[in-house]
Amino acid sequence: MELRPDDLEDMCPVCGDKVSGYHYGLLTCESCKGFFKRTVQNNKTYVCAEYQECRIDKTQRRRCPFCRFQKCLHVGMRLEAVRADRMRGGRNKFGPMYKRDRALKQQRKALFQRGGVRSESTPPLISSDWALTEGLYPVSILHSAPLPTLQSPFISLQPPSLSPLLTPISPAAPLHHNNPLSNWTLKSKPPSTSSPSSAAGLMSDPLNPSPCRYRTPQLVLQLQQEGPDELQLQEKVSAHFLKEKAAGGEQWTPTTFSLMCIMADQTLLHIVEWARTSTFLRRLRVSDQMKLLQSCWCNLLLLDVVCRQVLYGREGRLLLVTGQEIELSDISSSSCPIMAGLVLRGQELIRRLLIMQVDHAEFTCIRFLILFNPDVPQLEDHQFISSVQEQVEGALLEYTLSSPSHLLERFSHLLLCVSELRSLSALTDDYLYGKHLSGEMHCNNLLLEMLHAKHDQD
DNA sequence: ATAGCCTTGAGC
DNA sequence: GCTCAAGGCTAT
Repeated sequence: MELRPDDLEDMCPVCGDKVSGYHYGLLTCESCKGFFKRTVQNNKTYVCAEYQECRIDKTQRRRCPFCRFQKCLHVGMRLEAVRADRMRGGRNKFGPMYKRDRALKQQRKALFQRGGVRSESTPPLISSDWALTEGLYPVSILHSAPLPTLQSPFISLQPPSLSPLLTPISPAAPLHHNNPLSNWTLKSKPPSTSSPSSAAGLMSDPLNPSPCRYRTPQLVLQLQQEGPDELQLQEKVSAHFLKEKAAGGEQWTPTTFSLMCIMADQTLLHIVEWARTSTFLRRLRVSDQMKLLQSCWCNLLLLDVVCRQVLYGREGRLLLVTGQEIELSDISSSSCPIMAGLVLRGQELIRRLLIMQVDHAEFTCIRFLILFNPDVPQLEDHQFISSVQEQVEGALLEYTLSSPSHLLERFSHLLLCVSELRSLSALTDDYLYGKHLSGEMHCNNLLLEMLHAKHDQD
């Protein structure tokens, strides 16, 4: 029996109590709001007397502040919404997000009232017919950005380039620095991460908690904090499409392929931005940053797609970065054998990851394992890159072993999935380059630059 | 320390 | 001027 959305919406995702409004990033009850505020403002450190997996509900929430705070973080409460200067009143940067979230909930409610839950009847999104998929399923602010209807001519993009993106490099920050968590959790026991849907700012389902992991290594937690921010990405891409639409007229009918390219390109920009600001990559000189990114961009792009499907997607559909969905069968049937093969293998990979219930923390580690690839030729700071690889691998191993099943196999299965991803990425790369050579990618963008960087070396 | 209620103030 | 999410206050 599935819950209606509104049943969940007026329940605090931390303890299940009555929601009193948006607090620190999402709808919570008054008590969890206060608890979160006290904890962050006073740099509190808690210790769990049990196994860091205490159940948090309305009656027991006082019993273990450690687990309660972990849950606050897991469901997506934002540390940065607690003001350092304690200024009262006014609004913060989450305002627009709250507004959109409200609008989406309103929309969903209306759908339910009409009895028109369209989970089985979402029209296929093909070619220029990009319907507004208002009935999108995920119970999440992640998918709340308004979706543009695209009919606009494809105006030429500013050609973004990798090197200017990387050059304004900030001074190398020592590890465990600039992290809102680092001041005060280092002393406490390593907190846990559980639901795959939580760490990215999603609402967790308090009635149906996902499998609980615990003893999340500090490093993993820190990497998770660094993003990339899905919500921001979705907003960015949606805004980009709106801009395109506004700039153009009614004549342009983009193909599905060109729309995908734009999405890939925008996602790539976001990935580069994420990498650029990550504590680890910042410590490298720009030349190494470029080598790493040029070697793995396609892996990261695919990982982004795969991760989205595993954490939030639905079977048989491709959940796009904008929150829209495409029937996979539509892609397969309308594309060449290479693409259809890629889709099949991708589906199989996603199926495996779904069965394993790979969560956000693990995807985060994988992202870093892919980025910090010591096998990239001619790295200047090879030693540091190797050490990051080792540290992250160690943290991932520790994390997988701390899961209730604590199977060593899980770790090796994950690594197998990574190598499958790499192989898929190589095929995708070739496929795209072929498309480019045959003149089918008529946009000048980061995607193209990355394609060139790789193939010009070969 | 908790949690319900109160005050504040930027942005609409 | 109103809204509503911040921080503050205080009985428990």
